[in-house]
Amino acid sequence: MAAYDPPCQACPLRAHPLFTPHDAAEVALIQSLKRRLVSFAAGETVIAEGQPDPPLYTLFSGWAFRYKTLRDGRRQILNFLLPGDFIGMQQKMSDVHLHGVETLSAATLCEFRRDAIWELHQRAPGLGFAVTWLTAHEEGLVDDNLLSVGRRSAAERVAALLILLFKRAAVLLADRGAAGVPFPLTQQHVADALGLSLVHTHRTLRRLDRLGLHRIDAGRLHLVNPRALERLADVYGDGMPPPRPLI
Amino acid sequence: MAAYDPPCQACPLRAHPLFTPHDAAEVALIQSLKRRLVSFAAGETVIAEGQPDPPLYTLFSGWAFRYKTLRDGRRQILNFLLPGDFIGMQQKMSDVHLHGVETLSAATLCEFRRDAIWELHQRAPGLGFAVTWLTAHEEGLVDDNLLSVGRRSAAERVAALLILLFKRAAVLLADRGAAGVPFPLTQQHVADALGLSLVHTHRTLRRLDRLGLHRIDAGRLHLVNPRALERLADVYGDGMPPPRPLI
DNA sequence: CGAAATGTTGACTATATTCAAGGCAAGTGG
DNA sequence: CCACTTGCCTTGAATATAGTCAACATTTCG
Repeated sequence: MAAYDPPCQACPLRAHPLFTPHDAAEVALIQSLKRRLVSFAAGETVIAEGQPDPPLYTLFSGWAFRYKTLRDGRRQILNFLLPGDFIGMQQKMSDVHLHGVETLSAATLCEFRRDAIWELHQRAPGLGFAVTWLTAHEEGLVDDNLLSVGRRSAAERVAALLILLFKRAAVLLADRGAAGVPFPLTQQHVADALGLSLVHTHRTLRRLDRLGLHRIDAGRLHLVNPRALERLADVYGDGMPPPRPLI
Repeated sequence: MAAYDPPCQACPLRAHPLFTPHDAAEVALIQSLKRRLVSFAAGETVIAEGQPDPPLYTLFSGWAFRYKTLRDGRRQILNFLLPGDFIGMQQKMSDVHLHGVETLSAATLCEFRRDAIWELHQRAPGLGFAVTWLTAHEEGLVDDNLLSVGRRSAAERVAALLILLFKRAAVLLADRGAAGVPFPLTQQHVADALGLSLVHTHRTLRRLDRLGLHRIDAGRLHLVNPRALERLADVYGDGMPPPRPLI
């Protein structure tokens, strides 16, 4: 399991245009706070719900999700995590419940010392700001999901989720999603993200499929009619997202 | 409208045990970034949905909420804002939709220069960290609300909301909520926060009231049977929340 | 190849929404 | 002071949306 583990200075993710460049001193600081690269198979628990004081991670490859459950097992997926996402902020500082993190696909994560947030703020204000940026950005994603779950119909929710995941995945790919994007979610994951039952999620997916709006096939998602999906979901795309920090 | 406007050094909120003390230099920095104190009546818009590059605020007195709407007017309340909450982070850095902020009661807010976040990070790492803390904490609140809206039944949602708002309001009061806490929400606000229709929200509130779980009366909320509410909502309280920063 | 996970479908039920109406309290203007 | 409006709360009846239950098919994987 000796995974490909480049130094931060040579991180291929960092070379991607989606991410803002950081100067050499900042990257060296990040490297110094990094403890190791950890690998997980699909469906493994990265952070258990309720785990006290878990480490911080940056997702390096693969997909994952954050979730919460009620005592009787009902599960809500809060948001999905793609390469470059910074994980574990919410855990550190909260009187409220904790969430879990689980992989959707095989995944590797850069694990950081638990005091990394403080060190970043203390020793590199630009990176402290980056942590704030990433945290606020993630809250924006949860906000959007809450709007879906609270106020969109089942079909609208599914459409909104497909569009958002497609966009997030597409910017990470060289071909911008021309041949579809990876889609490692089961229908159960979709249901748990949208606050729907498995059966109803299935029917809704089939309906949108039969209407020619999308296609999910061999673990890849294709938006056959993105305009119709956007109209249905009331989600309109702004093209390329602004570059974001990478810790 | 010459509101009571003490310097940050003498801020009565800052003296409250809910908030962590900051040293004199930090408080002076906060004061220097503060532009003015602004007052709003109940039901006014503080930040319009879609307003580009709005200012930052700390809520000084009164209640407010963040929300998003769909084009046809369906509204989702994302979370409620109480004194001490820091407002406006999500707006600054996002390719995704923007939210609005509206007051529930008469309210006063400390308005900050738009570059305050950067100045705080740059000139006082401890306050940069505080901004991150507050942002992550707020995301935790949205996470909880998403769990409710996605996976709790109507009665469970109402119970969870009443408990959470009661707790947040109670710690700010001298008597810890012994005589109830202010409750400036209409049933429409509750409905919009929980993703329910107004009518169903009303029926659910009446049911919990008739079962002797709570009472809302003259704009105040009393938890008549907090234990039963906690059991229903699957929310269990940890007593006093940890102290939090105040910008 | 067999087991387990995931996807699929129909029939039935429950939960929540919509529509429609009316009540009450607070504020406004004649 | 009294009509009148406005906003919020309240209720019943009809309807729609989504959930549950129960099978069975298909795919994946050891």
